[in-house]
Amino acid sequence: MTDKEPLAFTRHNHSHCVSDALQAAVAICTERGARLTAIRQQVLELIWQSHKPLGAYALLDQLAEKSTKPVAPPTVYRALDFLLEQKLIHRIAAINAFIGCPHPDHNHASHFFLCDDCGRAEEIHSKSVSNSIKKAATEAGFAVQSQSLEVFGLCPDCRTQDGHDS
Amino acid sequence: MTDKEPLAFTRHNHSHCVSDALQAAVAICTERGARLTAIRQQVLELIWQSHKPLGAYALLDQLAEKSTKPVAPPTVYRALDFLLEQKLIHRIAAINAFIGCPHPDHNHASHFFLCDDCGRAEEIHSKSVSNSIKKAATEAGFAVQSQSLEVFGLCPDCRTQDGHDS
DNA sequence: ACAAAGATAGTTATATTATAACATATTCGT
DNA sequence: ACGAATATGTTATAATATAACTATCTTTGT
Ligand SMILES: [Zn+2]
Ligand SMILES: [Zn+2]
Ligand SMILES: [Zn+2]
Ligand SMILES: [Zn+2]
Repeated sequence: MTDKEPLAFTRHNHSHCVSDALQAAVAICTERGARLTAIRQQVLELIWQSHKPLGAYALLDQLAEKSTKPVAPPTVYRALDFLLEQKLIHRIAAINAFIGCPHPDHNHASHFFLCDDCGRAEEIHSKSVSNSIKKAATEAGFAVQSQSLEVFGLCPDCRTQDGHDS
Repeated sequence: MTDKEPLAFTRHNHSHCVSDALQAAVAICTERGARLTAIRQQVLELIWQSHKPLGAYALLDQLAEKSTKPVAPPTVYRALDFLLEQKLIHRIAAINAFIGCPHPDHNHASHFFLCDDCGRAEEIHSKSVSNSIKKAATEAGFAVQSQSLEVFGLCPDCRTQDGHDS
C-alpha cells in the first residue's frame, strides 16, 4: 500500500492495515536501533486487530489467552510505553485506550475522530486544524510540546444506520 | 468583570475569577432549577482556587481537611459529575484533573493550553480552531457530539524564565 | 569465548482513579 | 404533613497504572 487515505470508517481490506503497520514498525525500529521484541510486536498486532482503541487490560487478557504463563500488567504497560515512545501507537486519554498509528514515520499530533456507536477511531490529518492550533499558540505566546484532539460523535456509518450494534 | 480575556497565564486579580465564577454558577443553576448544594459549591470553589487543574483526590483531601467527618470518593465524584453536567467545570483527560470554566453560560468545546512547567491551564476560544475542526468533521461525514483539545507545552511565563519551580 | 554492562521481562505488591450498591437524610410539590 | 424525588453517607470494589526487585537475555569489549 502506498499513499494512505483515512479508512477506519470505510470498508477496506484490513489485513493490509495490519501488514503495513507491522512492516513499518520493523523498518522504523531497525533504523532507530530500537528493539521490537516479541512481546512488543505481539501487543502492536493486537492493537492493530481493528480500528477500535483497546485498553491495557483488554490487551492483557488477550495476551494471557495466547500464553501459557500468566501475564502481569507491567508486561503490557512496558510494551505500550515502548510503542508510544516510538510513536507506533497513540493513547486516547478520554477512554484510556490505545490505537495504532497509520503514519508512524511522519511526526504529527494526536488528532482523532472517535465514534460513540461503533467505537472505531480515525486519525485526522488536517493542515487546517494543525495550523489553526499552531497559530492560536503563537498568538498566546505558548510553546507547544504535544497535543491531543479527541472528537467524539457518530461516524458516517453509524449516523446513517439508525440502528446500533453496541 | 465583563468581557473576559484569557488570563490564566497573565498576572491578574484572581479573586475576581473566583467571585465571577461563583456568581455565574449560582445564576445558571437558579435559572436551570439545578441545585448548587453546599458540597457542590465547595468543590467548585476549591477548583477555582487557582488556574491549575485539580485531581479528584486532591479535592478530596482538601475537603477532608475542612470537614470534621470523613469524606469519601463518591462525595467528590458526585459533585464533579454535577459540575460537569452543568458545564461549570471541564475535565482534562490527559491528567485526570478538573478546571473551572470561565464561560459556563456559553456552550463550547473543551480546548486548553496546559503548561508543563507551572501546571496552569488556559481555555482557548479560537473561532479558527473550532471552525477548522467543524470543517474537517463535515468533510469526513462525522457528526460531532463533543470534543477535547489538550495542548501541552510552556506558557509565556515559563518559556522565558529559563528556571523552573517544578 | 568470556565477563561485564545494559536492556528486557518476570513477579509481587501497591498506588491512583473511579464506580457500584445500599442506607440515610434532605428537599420539593401537593 | 405526606410521599416522591433528589442528594448525601457509607462500605466495598472495580479499573487503570506504577514501584521495586529479581531473573533473563543481548550487546559489547577483551
Ligand atoms: Zn484497517
Ligand atoms: Zn498517528
Ligand atoms: Zn484567575
Ligand atoms: Zn469552558
